[in-house]
Amino acid sequence: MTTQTTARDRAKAERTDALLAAAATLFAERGYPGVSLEDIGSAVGISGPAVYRHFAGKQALLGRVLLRVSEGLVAGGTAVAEDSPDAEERMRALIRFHVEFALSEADVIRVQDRDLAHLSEADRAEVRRLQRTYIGLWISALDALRAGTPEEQRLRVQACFGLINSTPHSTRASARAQAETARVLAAMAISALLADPPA
Amino acid sequence: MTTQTTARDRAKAERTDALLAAAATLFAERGYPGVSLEDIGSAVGISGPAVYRHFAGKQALLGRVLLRVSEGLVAGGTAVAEDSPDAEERMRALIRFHVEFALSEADVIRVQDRDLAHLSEADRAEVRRLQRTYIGLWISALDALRAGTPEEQRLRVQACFGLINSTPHSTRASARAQAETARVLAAMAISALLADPPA
DNA sequence: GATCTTGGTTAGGGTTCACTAACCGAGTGT
DNA sequence: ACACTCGGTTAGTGAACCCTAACCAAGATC
Repeated sequence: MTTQTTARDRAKAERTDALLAAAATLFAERGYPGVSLEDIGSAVGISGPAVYRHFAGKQALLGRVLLRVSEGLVAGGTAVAEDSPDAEERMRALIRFHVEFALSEADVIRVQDRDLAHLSEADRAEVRRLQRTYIGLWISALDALRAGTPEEQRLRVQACFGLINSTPHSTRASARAQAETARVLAAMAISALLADPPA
Repeated sequence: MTTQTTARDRAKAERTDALLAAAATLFAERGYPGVSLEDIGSAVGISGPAVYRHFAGKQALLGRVLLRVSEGLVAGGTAVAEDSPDAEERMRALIRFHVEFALSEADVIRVQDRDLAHLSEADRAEVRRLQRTYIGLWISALDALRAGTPEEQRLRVQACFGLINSTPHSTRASARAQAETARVLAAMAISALLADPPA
């Protein structure tokens, strides 16, 4: 059954995507409560209440933004991890994947660890579940490279996320410099993850 | 001239401090726009508009919170750096200082990289100036340990801040575990800062 | 002890904002 | 052609919130 798509359907899908992108950018810049529906609508050329033709409300919009990024991380991370049988290469591949993600989707990354609290109860639970899954991928990979208590492995992985996710806070680098930035961050990340425990 | 302090003065100073502390906590939890003056006032037992007896307004409160933390970092970092003539020890001392700061003042750290945009123009400029000064301390220390372009050194330092500042995002560790957390973070930080550049 | 200062109170003004209501005109299906 | 769907519009409602106004009582000053 090929889904019948009319011109209207396509136009609506495009607009919905545009709204999601605009919302992500605006949320990243000013934070969820600092953005009005009028702002989001006018960013894509429609005005205020028209957003309700696409989303149930402001909170639902935030939910779609954050669920999409969480699902993307889990899907991408899982694929990357499955493609790499070698333990160290798997860890490095996860790092490269996350660095790439953080550099290309800096605004969504920023929203995720800034406005999680403004999600609905249900969405927040789901996002957290996905985040746990994603962290689990990293912890598994790290367990294959060094021993440590679960708490320490988790601490290391989360600190590593902080390291990589710091790029949204830095000034946006030029496209040319991004490749170099990615390599430096990846080198720092693997080094930090495997750093000798203090004597 | 010993400043004459009456009972009223002392009570006011205490209340002002309490307001700053409550505001920092609330801002950290819900973000600047998500907190009302009524929330802040009632957190210290007074109600809404009474806050104006202590601060010119909501934005001024945020300003005091962020200026205080920025000044604290610069003062502490400068003192620590001056106390350590040896290059590597100076770097490690800065790391220990910042880790300690991040663990003990997690909420303020969180506000600083979350609600900077909500400051007044003047306060934001001053906070940024202080932040540049603080980063400069780190870059100087790093320059003494490894060579690199200014851009790369800055990138490394900011990624290192992201690593250390990730702790507010993690679940609060028990007091007993904090010492161990601090040691792991410090080990990760120095390792990341000095990580071999990618081949 | 009278006067002034000051940190608190409640009431209210003005604005912003999420969301609803009512309507409209173009695309869709028969 | 014609009824219908639907994504858009503007107007409006109710709530939240920053801040001001007016007042009050206790502490400070003389």
